[in-house]
Amino acid sequence: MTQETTKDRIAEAADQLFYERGFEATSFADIAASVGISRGNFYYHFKTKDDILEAVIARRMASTRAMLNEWQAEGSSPEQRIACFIRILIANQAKITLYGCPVGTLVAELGKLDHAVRDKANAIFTLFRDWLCHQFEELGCGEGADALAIHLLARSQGAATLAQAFGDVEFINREVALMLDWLRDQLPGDQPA
Amino acid sequence: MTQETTKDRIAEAADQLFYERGFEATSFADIAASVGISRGNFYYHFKTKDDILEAVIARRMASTRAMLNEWQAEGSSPEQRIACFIRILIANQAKITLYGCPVGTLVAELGKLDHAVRDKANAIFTLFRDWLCHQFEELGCGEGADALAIHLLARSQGAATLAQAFGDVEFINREVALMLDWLRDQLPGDQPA
DNA sequence: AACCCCCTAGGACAAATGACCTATACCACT
DNA sequence: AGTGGTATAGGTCATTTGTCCTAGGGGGTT
Repeated sequence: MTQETTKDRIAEAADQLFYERGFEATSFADIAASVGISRGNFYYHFKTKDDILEAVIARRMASTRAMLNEWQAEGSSPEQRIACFIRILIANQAKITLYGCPVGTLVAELGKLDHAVRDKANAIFTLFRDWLCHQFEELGCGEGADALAIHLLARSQGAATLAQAFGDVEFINREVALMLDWLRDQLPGDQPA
Repeated sequence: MTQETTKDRIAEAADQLFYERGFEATSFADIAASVGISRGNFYYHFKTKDDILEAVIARRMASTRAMLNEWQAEGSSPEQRIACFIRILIANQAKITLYGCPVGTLVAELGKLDHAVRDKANAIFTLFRDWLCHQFEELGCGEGADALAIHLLARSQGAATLAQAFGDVEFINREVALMLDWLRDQLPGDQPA
């Protein structure tokens, strides 16, 4: 049990605030107040706002990697793993309804700002994309695996966007069900109904 | 030919800047400079930043309504009209690749800000939703019409989000093709393949 | 004790921003 | 010519924000 450092606590608070309010709308003072430290102390750990952003992205990359590995390690089948991905929407439905998808909204914001860290944020998308592509390959989808991966990513993003816009939790359940149906149709062994 | 007033030119410039950079990231000075007027003049037409935002949303509502009416007026079939909606992604693919969907990104940003005008922005989504719902009803989808409408909206949003993230124009074409296939499958008269 | 290093606090500062005010030019109408 | 309403310009102000600096506290080592 490694002790949680102040730096970690700052990154954690920034992570949450960036998600709930957006990157630009969150100020140094907001984060410092959330952690309960002074701005001076804050600056000791992170020199610039971009530094915090990079730390937050690194955090999300790490936790995403951990989540994907966990799914992988369960000795399950590729379609079960893909189903795990689809069901994140349900696991996080309360927060998604309020703030949208953490990855999608951050990438969209940084894209508009032409921000230097944009590529690092996109890497989280790429992480999902490559992992999904790998699962579809194992499923035997061959050439089309990457196309299926990014298609599923898009479906998931769209569901999150609309769920946030309409504050509709039930809609997430419907979209998840549709995606699971779709996933079943992608299994190459099955003959279509 | 009604003369374009300064107020219109401001709203037009703000519309574009809000789309390209986001609402919060755009300042009074940015808009004034884009129009080529002074900040004082600017303030004469719009008292607060929220006023401009409302004007921009009203603009988008009006242009969306006009677009939908245009599709309606052509004496075309419901599925042709829905196909028109799907193909907006192609018509605007260059901008979408750079800035995402104007409606989706604005709603996402305002949602995070808990902004008072949030509902008015959401109304644009509702406009599409209701229009699509109406088309699916004409198509004979009955009860499921609204579910189909919001599902298609989500697909469209997801495609825009991922296209912006990866800067991938070709992906938009693939998603549009998939959506058109999906639309064909929704026609109730047809027996599934 | 003396020293050193890591951490924390609080304040200072320039730049930017939303908001506001006043002065002036323009134009129509009497 | 005079008057009044509309529009435009430019300046001011308080606040916020990112950045930076300095002072001090606490613990370990010599």
